[in-house]
Amino acid sequence: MNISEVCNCSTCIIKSTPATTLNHNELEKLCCNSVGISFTKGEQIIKQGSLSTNIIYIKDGLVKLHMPGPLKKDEIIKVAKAPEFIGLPSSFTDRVHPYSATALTKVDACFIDLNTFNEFIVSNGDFAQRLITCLSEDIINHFSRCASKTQKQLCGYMAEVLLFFSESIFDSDSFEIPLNRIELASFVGSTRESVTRILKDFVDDGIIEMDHRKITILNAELLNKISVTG
Amino acid sequence: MNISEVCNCSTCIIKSTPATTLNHNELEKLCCNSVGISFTKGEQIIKQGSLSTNIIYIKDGLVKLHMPGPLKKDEIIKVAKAPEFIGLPSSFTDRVHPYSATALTKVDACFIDLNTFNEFIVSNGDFAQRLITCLSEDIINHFSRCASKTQKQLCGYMAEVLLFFSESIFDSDSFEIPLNRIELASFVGSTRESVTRILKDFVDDGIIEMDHRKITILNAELLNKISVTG
DNA sequence: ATTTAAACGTGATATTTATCACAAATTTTG
DNA sequence: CAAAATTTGTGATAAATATCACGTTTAAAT
Repeated sequence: MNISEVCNCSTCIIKSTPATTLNHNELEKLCCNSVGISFTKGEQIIKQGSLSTNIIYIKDGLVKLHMPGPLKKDEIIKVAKAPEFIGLPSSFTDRVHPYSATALTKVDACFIDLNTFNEFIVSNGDFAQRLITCLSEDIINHFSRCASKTQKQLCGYMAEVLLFFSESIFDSDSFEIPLNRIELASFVGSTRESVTRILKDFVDDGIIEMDHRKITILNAELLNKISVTG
Repeated sequence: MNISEVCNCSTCIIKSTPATTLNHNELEKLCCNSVGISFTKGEQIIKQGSLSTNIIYIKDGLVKLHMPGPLKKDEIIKVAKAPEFIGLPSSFTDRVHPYSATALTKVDACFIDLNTFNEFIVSNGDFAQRLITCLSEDIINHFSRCASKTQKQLCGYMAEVLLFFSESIFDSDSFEIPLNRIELASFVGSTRESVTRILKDFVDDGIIEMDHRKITILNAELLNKISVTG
């Protein structure tokens, strides 16, 4: 983790949706009250249990949100792709982060002073509204992920996850999964061994090609069918 | 469903947190742009797939939020207890409700015009901020519910759900579950038969007493241990 | 009050997934 | 580059839960 070279909010081209509503003065203010920080792969960005004193905006890279669930096991709640805020909800409730966030790739983030952010919410209605939209989208996405996870059986949900990486993260049929088997298991809510077996089945059935973490989807249609069927 | 007698937002004593920030004029405006509607047990308040044209605030009663998951099965996402907003996230995204809401008891609700609500967000920063807090709490709660559901095994999660009803909904060791066995199954993500068996086990072990839907928790400590252990 | 339908309980069985144990492969480290 | 550590694959087995089939009870309707 290290603080990046100077960067300017006014000229930033990776502005968040709420930030696009800010005027010149507000952008100046944002700039004075935020820092750019880079993380290398594997570095922790949010530590579970810590106080949320900054709004965190991911400008570049992939991040996993994860928490040690009610039992000991680490559970990956979400794989987030820049540009996106992370940890917003905890900033607006009791301030204690209920989950950790860890960089899955090199990550560029902005740490924004929470008070400044709150001032924008209060003084700039459009800003507030866009922020509300961000939060709402997050909820709805999480609802559907959760429903899939509980209802589908493993192969169905694995299929969904592969399609998620292909379509939502890498926009390609061929990609390198940014998670090892254990992480993948904690993402789909299963075990390393079961994940291995399901992936092997997919390979055997000619649905995917696999070389370690590198995956190529050969039959997206069938994969989709498996995902839908459960 | 029928429209209630006149009620006045200014004098309403069940105001939502955001609404407490409204001044006299704003409350008048709220009053002119909302209707009180009552639902009987079993009536649908939100229909999945319908357009969200109103903000819905539950003033009294219990509601289940549920959706036919990726597979056919109906899944209960949440049991909500008044006072609480329901369906907020869909109002601020694509407007299509991803889930249904059904009254579990007699319910009194306010339907508030979405545009009026949006005007408050834009013009009243405190209102916006409180609303953001509501949404944030919802996300965080859902995260932890989802983590429990995926990690715990059935008896652990059933224990958690019984404690939830006891502590968060009825504030009593003895209560009548507002769900039948099928609904209970779709709440815990299992089947009617499995739910029956687990409950029977609890009875056999002297942890609860049960007469149909009426449940009395005899050994909360042990129930809590089961919930925590998984 | 009788009939009908819905909800519930229960045993037998099947399926899915977890767990355990260990070997092979890969990556990291000194 | 060799040694150590980590990650991964795989079979055998166990555990948890789903499914099926049916009988019983409770609630609803005529």
